[in-house]
Amino acid sequence: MTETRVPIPTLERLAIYLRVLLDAHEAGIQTLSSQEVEQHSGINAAQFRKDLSYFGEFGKPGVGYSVEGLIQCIERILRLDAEQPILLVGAGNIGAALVGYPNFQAHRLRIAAVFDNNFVKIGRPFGDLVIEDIARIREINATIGARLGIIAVPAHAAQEVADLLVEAGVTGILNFAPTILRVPPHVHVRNVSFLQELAVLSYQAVEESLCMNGQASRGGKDAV
Amino acid sequence: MTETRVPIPTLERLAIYLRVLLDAHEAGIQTLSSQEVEQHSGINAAQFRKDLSYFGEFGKPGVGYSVEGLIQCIERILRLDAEQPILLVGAGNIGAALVGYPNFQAHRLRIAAVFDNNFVKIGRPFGDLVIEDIARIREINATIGARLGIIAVPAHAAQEVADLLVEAGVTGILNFAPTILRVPPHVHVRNVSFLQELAVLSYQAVEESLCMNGQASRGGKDAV
DNA sequence: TAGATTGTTAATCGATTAACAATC
DNA sequence: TAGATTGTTAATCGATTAACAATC
Repeated sequence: MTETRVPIPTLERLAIYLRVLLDAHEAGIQTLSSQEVEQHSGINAAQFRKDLSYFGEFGKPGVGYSVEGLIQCIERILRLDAEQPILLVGAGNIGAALVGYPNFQAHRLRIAAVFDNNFVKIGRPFGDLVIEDIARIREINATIGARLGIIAVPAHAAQEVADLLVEAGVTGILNFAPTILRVPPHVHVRNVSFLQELAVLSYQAVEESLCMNGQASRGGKDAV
Repeated sequence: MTETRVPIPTLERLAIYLRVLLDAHEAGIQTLSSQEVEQHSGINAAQFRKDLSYFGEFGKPGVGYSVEGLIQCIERILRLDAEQPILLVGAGNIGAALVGYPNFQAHRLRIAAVFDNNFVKIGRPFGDLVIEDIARIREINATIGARLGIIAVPAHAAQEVADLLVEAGVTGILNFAPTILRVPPHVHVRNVSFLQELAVLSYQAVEESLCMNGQASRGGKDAV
């Protein structure tokens, strides 16, 4: 173990396991085997065990995993065991959906401040918060100390916002704008692109109707 | 080539290339080499060429790729060359963000109908549309013929909605609800989970502050 | 104890990247 | 023609899965 970097797919699955475990907990289940986790998550039992092995030993041979115990362990791994403040930039439709998202609370993720550059919006209420001037982000985060930020602004403003977030001390950015952000190496970015998701589905869904009866487009020099 | 299944990462990158190409087109650039695409996308030039090779030959050795030509080819591959209708289920915050999303139009993705089960909402306007009764989804899609659907309802209702979408003829589902959907094998699902994204960033961002000075949690039997 | 299930190693699988002959 | 860049093959890399000794 010692010096292995944890694969990103492992981290992504950890969040899935957590959801399965929380559901099981809700249902009053005390113990789960890796096999049972596979049934509920669709993720291979060996994969599940391997994923956990990056962080330690959490199960009992012959018995399985304590649901409650493992929930706590995964929450600790993902730093969801303490309140995690988040800066949201962009008080538009997506921003509104995020501050109104009920599931964050259960995971101790809290949008601690909302920023915009539109002076018509600044000062207005937004969910439980008041929209702040983006110019004050550094100053405000000196108090909050958030390490996570969300970019929910139009593409043309996204890079500038990313720079401001980094300056304010953020090291993890969730980016909803369709742009590739340039950030320093210590900053992590994850992109959410509705367009990309739908584009992939568009290919797959139509592919399906065609029943893969041949080539997807054939291309050839004619195309260029 | 002939019988290779296209890897999903390839499809995801295709959408990224398309964005880079559209930006280049906007900027009046006529031709791009794979090396230049790497500069703009961060994706390895060989990867780019390999990805395209699943679909045909689109470049000229010694020259590169026609921006306009390749845009058309990728749009055709992803079925974004003709208007693609989409059914949206759930007229809440996320639904509102989606119908108001300005970038769909540019990709010929069109939310063609919105559904909800809340009789207070049914009949009300929602963007350019009117909220329809979810009970009528099959009937309404008989006219629209959409193959793509979006689930933007609470987790407890998501599976039921998925069943209805499938029944209505949808073969690609974008799921915003934090649940694992069970669908027939011919139906493709992609999940968007804000929680998952933030959980991964939460780990990475804090990991970063700790500078990976040791083990992530050590675990051990004590934990279970 | 016998049965079950873990954590981990080794084998498999698939995706990424480097290298290069073909070609504009 | 010489220089540049493609499409593709082969090498590398990393992630997934099967198998099994250790152990509750």
